[in-house]
Amino acid sequence: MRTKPATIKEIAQLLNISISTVSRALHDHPTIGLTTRLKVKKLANELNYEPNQTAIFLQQGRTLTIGVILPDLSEAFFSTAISAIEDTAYKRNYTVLLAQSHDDELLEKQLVEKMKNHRVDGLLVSVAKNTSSYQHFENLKKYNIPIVFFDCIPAMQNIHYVACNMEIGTIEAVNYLLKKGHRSIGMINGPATLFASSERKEGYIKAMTKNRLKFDPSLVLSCDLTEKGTQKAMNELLASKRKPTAIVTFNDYVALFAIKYARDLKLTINKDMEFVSYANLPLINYMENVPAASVEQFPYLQGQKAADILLDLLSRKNQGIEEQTAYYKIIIESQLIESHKQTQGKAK
Amino acid sequence: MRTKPATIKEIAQLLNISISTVSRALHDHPTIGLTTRLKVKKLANELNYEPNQTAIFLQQGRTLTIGVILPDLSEAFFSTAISAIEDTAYKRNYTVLLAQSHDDELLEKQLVEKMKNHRVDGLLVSVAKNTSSYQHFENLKKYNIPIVFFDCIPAMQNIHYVACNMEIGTIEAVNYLLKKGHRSIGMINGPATLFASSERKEGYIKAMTKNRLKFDPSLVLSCDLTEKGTQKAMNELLASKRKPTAIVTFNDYVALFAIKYARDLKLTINKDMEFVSYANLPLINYMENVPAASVEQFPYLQGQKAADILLDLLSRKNQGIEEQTAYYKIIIESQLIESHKQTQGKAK
DNA sequence: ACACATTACGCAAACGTTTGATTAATGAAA
DNA sequence: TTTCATTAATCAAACGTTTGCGTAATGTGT
Repeated sequence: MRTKPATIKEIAQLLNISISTVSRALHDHPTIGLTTRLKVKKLANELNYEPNQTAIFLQQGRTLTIGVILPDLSEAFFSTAISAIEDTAYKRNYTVLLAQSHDDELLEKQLVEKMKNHRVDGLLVSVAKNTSSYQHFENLKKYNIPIVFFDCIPAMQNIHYVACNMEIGTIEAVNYLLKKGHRSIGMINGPATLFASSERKEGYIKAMTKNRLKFDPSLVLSCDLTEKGTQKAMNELLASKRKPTAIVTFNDYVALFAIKYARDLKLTINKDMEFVSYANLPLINYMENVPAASVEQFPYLQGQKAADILLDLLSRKNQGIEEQTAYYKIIIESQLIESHKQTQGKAK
Repeated sequence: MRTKPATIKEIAQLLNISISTVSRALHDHPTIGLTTRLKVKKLANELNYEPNQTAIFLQQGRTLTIGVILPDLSEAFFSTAISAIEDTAYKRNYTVLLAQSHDDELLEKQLVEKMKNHRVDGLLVSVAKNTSSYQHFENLKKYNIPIVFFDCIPAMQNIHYVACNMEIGTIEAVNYLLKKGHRSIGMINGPATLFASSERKEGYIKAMTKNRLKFDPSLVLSCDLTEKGTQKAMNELLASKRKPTAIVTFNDYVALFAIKYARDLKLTINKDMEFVSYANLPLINYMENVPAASVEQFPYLQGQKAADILLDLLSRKNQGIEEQTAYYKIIIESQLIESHKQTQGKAK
């Protein structure tokens, strides 16, 4: 028996009362008498009545939905971030509308449009790597749809964001290596175009100069993050005049490539050559030859904070509080985590 | 200048024409004259008009949204599945509403309700591990909201699903080990309550008996998938009369625990003791001591197929094709993948 | 000059709710 | 009995669309 869901209109007709009475009865409005209220609820129950949210959305001009746009869900960082976002949204009765930009600026723009048309109440965005114009985000402001950025932040004024400061983590990483006695420390960085790269480089330089060591630009290399690229960078570092005894790599994957390559060259890991990287991927816990430490970026926390902020903005908006002038700018400090092993296997 | 988005009503008033004309003009309805059509489009453009989807949803009784309920987004399997789902939904102009059940039956029920209230056009579900009653899914059928299950399938009649047959992969795995000369093969399985466990065990038994080897129940152990549990199982296997020379483990994580432990016991991996597991996690490509082979479950493919089926059902429904009697039952054959290494580092 | 298509547009209902304003019915105070 | 406050319920507008049907205003063929 395929049924259209019951509506308050039907309930009203069956009970010979008005639509508005039914609506109010279901909401326990005080002006509705006890008897009718019970009658209505009873029948609603029997008919398996459930309010049609789309109608309510239209009526109230809000959807209890937040849009999330991020580059790629299959990346570990984003999948744990979205997990956090969904968790916190659920707790506050919001639902998550999801989309991937695949780091494509055009696609990102279309998705923003789509989200706007879907009338999401707010938006959470980790900007695509090669987005250069931010007009699509500016537009959204006009429509009073708040955005909170996380992880990858656009160079815009007056925005809310949650980000992780890589500089501190980098300084910690370099200090960690210096404390262990290394004097020549290399860096295999990411593409020069990425902010994430320059941030790491800045941290590296700061740490070196603060320790009164001179910064040798030839020890900081860019790489395309592939295995080949990593090997190329390794070769260059190993051939350099001041051959480093330790290397900071752009992320854990690059570190693992480099470590594998170093092993092939008969170097003993964390002895002949020590590694430190970023991400602190869980997989590290399962391996033998891993970077000695990794800079944690707290994806779950970032997702959670960002969602919390957005939901706060929304609840404030609902309470009619106008036009906040203050902008949330949350910086989570990255943190160097030394590798010790302990975890649970929860894969399929 | 905070603006409410423009509506067709406003456009109509400004041009002194009727709402319906505006609507039709924007849709290039043939009965609207060229001049008015242009006038309307021009003004719509100037006002940055975008149709209010929530209104359209209400009007048309559909939302162009599919709900996805799965246990945990931070699991690699699910994050790549959802990535596939979003990709294929996007291609067909659908959007994804996301929720995690955290393997909690009650939560799952609530989420199904929520999805229903949001009037998703269809639902994609990987059932929570300990869901025992399927009434909440049955209910949905009454409302003509199609569901496609994937990965973890409920024991229900007349459903659409996409699943991965572990038996074949398991048989391949055992055969692989037999071909390599092993005669005593152990299995560290998951909790006995899981269907995934019994499926693997069945495959194991079939492979053994087909090869005229007798099945020794003492070589098949359950384990809670933790490191400790794995070690306990390992101890038991190593102490058994017919001490195995190869082990099939429930998943890659268990395999890595077991391998680590075996190394601690000074066993040489894939020589003294050979391992085969399930999942074929990408991390395996980065490691030295890994299972010799792993059964791939094709999460991207599963997500994609499931989404495709759902979208087909929906488009059929839209074309007014009634009441399909046939049910999609797609079985993807799992496949044993031997470990060779090659990949790209794309982590943050 | 008449009937009749054809073209271009407007009217109004419908989708399912919420909610401010209004009315009817009841009882109590004057 | 009249007046007035309560209480309980109704009316109708609104949210922004789409769409079947009706209807002017043109043009065509006889």
